Amino acid sequence: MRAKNHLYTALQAIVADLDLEWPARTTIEPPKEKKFGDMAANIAMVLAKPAKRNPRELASLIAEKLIEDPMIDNVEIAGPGFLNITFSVDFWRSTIAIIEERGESFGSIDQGKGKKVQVEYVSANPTGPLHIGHGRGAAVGDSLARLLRFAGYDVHTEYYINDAGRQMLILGQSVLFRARQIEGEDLPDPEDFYRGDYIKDIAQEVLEQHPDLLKKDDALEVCREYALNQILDGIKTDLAEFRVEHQNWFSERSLVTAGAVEKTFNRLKEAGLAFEQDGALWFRTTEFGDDKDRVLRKSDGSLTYFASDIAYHDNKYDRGFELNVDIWGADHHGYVPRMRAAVEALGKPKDSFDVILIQLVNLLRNGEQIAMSTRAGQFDTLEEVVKDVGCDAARFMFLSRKSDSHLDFDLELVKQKSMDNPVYYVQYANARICSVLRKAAERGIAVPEKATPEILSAIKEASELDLIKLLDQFEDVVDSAARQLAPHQISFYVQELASALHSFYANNPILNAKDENVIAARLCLLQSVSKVIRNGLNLVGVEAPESM
RNA sequence: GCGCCUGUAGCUCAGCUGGAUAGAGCAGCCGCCUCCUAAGCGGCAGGCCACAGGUUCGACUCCUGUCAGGCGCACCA
Repeated sequence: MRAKNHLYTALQAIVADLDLEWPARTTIEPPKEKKFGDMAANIAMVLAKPAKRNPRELASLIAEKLIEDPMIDNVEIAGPGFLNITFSVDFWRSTIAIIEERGESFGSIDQGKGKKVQVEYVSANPTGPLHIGHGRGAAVGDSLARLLRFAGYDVHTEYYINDAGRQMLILGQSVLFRARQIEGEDLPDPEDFYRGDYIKDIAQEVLEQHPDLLKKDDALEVCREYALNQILDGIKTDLAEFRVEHQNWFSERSLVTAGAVEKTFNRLKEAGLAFEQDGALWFRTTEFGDDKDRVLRKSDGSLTYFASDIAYHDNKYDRGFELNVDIWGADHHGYVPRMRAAVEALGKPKDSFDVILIQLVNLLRNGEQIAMSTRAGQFDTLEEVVKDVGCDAARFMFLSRKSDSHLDFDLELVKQKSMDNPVYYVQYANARICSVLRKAAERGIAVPEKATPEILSAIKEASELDLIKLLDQFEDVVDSAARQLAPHQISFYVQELASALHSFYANNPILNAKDENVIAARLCLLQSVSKVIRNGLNLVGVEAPESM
């Protein structure tokens, strides 16, 4: 980032000097090949047309000025007019001192400028334990929240509890039904009930607490409330085990009782966007590009899920969130256009609402698919999976793929402590560094307190500089990942860095180096690498053990 | 029928708002531990970026169409 920023400022000054406008399509990025230098800029090419000049000619003009910069060692013009820039060794050396100084906060940026963002995720109906699909959403949501915080946003996380609808009723009925069976009533299994073992457990517990349950008038309500609380507690525990935390748990019921839904209806009516027809209340979402209008209040007087969802989002805006990110299962994608329509109807900017769709997780064991269905009661719960493969491995797996692609989650593969499993590869890189530091202490080799310019002056080899250049890119990755709401980019970066470290480690002696100045400098370098790996892993919520 | 997502090496996937010779891991083959952790490193091989057009200095990336897979199209949640 520092290299990129440095070039940006330098180039902007030069362009202004030439009396030209800064072209929006300028890119400054590390080139694929080392022979093209540390950074490549396409500025001369994108500037050529508006300036009505030959790109290579412009390039040499810019190069002449750029080379005067003391931080820049070399500028070359290549191909159709690329500027290939090489920074001085001193410029790179100082990166280590910067990382050391910034520590935990190295990599954090001010992209968000304190913008208030809400990330709402998981929000699974509290009708049963979380399964692995929820786990993916949980990992992505949690990591996204960490990432956005790191990128300078004021992030609030929330779980929306659908505790008001029909599903809750069915849940209560399911528990009551099991309770009756336990009490000896001979009943056939109904079709659309929840029938997992957890329902029986809950029924058993309710009966223990209320021996006279079946005689109560409010037996159904008792069952429903008890089940809701039990299941919600279970969900909270499972999430905590998965290192996922929501700052706020928002109840749908609280919305309904507070009259928020009616308030939202009125807003829509006033805007002429809600109308009565066939005894139902409709929302004219077609005004905003939806393919049909949607019902808010059914003709039987009950509310649709959509209605309370609009009210919920209205409420988010009332709480001052400038950006609302929802993380949904991809099977809800048809719901996105109408929700966008609702946001627009409420008079909020289009880009203040975003949805990340999480594609299906295919749970496999040794390549064979395991079926999942909450209703049928045969599923692998998140709890089981986390216990089985470990939190780190599970999280890293979920975050090693962009969220809109399908994910094969093979329990055996994720469990393997081998090269098939990138999470260990990354953790091992850090553990190796820690090991070297331990070894240094054993051998009585002093690890420098501070990476001073004198110590760093021993850094001169390409292998060392390459590592540093990669460290400098961490902030760029954070920037890009946050902008695109794509935490998986962090996983990939951290793997790349681990790979560079392993390679460096294998090919360069550290404690065994001949020169003690080199040893000191390399120890500083390794500490920086370790710091960046840890900061990166922290963003995906994976631990960095000191030994493995 | 309409809409959304996906299609990149044998397998699992990256590829940032279009940039130089398309990358990684695994699997395969060949090497590397008297030395800081071999959960590692180096090398070889592997590609019509689903297909066909278009846009431009330049396309895996953008547009159109076709094909294939997944998902969704309720006064369900």
